[in-house]
Amino acid sequence: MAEQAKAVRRTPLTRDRVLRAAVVLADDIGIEALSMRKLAQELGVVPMALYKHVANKEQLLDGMVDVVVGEIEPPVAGADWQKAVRRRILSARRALVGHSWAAQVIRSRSGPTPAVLAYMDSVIGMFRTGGFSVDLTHHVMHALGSRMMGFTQELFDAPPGPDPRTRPAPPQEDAGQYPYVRELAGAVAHDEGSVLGQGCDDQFEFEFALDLLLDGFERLRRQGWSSAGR
Amino acid sequence: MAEQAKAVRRTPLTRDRVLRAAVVLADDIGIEALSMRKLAQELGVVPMALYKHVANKEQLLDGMVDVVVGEIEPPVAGADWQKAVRRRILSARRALVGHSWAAQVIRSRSGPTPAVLAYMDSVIGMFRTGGFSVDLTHHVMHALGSRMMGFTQELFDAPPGPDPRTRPAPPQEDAGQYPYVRELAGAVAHDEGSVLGQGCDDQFEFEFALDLLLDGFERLRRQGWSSAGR
DNA sequence: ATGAAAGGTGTACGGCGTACACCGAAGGCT
DNA sequence: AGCCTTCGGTGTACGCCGTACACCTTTCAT
Repeated sequence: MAEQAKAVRRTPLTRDRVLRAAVVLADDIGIEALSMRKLAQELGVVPMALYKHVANKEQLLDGMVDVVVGEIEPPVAGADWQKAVRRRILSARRALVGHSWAAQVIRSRSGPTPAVLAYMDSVIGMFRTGGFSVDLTHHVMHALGSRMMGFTQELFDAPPGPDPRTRPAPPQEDAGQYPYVRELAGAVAHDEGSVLGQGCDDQFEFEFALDLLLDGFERLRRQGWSSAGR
Repeated sequence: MAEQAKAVRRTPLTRDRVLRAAVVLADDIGIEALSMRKLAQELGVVPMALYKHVANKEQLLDGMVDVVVGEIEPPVAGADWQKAVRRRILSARRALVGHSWAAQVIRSRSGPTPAVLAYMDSVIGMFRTGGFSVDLTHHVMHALGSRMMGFTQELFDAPPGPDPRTRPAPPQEDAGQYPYVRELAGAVAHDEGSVLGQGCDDQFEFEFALDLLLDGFERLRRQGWSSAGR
């Protein structure tokens, strides 16, 4: 009975528990503030304990990506390629928007994790079965780029902290020095006149660009485009 | 004459010298290996000396971006909007490809530096004078995203080190586990069967996607598109 | 001559990732 | 039962990072 004294036997760490804890911690404090030490503390454990479950921080990040990618819904069958691809990409987007760090982490990895590779494979498959040549599919995948994973590559990342109200307000460089930027920012006219990426309906912009591309793809497919005269 | 003894009076640091040194150092050793300490050493100076010229590392990175952006050629006048935009974007691309770290750094900044803002302003201006409404220009800029700066957002960054031959060779996950990826990689068939982004003609892919978008923009412009039923 | 500013120095702090040696408990063997 | 391996958590320590702060030197306007 003596062992009941030190009672609250911690549920033991697993790779999975580590990864999930890392995901919620990154959601909370931002990816750049996520450290092995803080993660360990969150799990009530000494930093080095984590290394029994992940090889190093790189692998931790890879694992976190896989957790998020695992949230993407499986593809639907039957629809035409454009609807199917659109739907799947928007689902990926839904999975990623909840974890604002994910896009940045995915980009920074030097290669796809298995889960990402599987997702890519399924998207490629949609084009192929939709009547795209291998050649065209290849270029089309490039053109999609990170949009395939559901995130637009905005020019500048959103501020990383979990604190969106601490906006330093755009420098407002001497009023009229950038007339076109001003005009555009003025027309967007939301909560504040910031430049591209704030005060915009991100979902709309995403779908706008996505559909522009998908329509372009369809046009090329119909006319039997190939990278002939390359 | 005594001061000639300790002779080789270092040419004094300036903000400009610091930034330029940082750029070439980053070119050499990669952005993630660039530290204030190494940069100081490169300049034959103690680390803290740098802080007399840049406020902190963030500002150093901002400054480095401006150096690179400064290499973009000014716009040409006279051509139709599509040619002009295309040309300017490809020029931006040329300026950025020589500094493989630049894209990543630009993305990671939370807001545009003045030089970047000026560049964006000029691009926006090209659309406006080309007959695009403010509304359409806005969405079009979003759709371009980072492509406006000349870099495609590939799904995964190239390996950051200055050492492209140390490629760990793609994991080759159990041969046929990702059939479509395999098919596509096989068809690309360059030096090695890696996935998307290696062994591809990046310039071709960039122009392919760029032209797809620009053509789409022109179509929308001609039909007087507006985000009406939003 | 003097005093202030500008710019380079030295020391130090707290945080990071992680190598390495250690140690207690669990479970399979004989 | 006794033993031994293996697994997972611990503690210490190293080398790197960004940078605060006090200091000193050189320069130059007055």
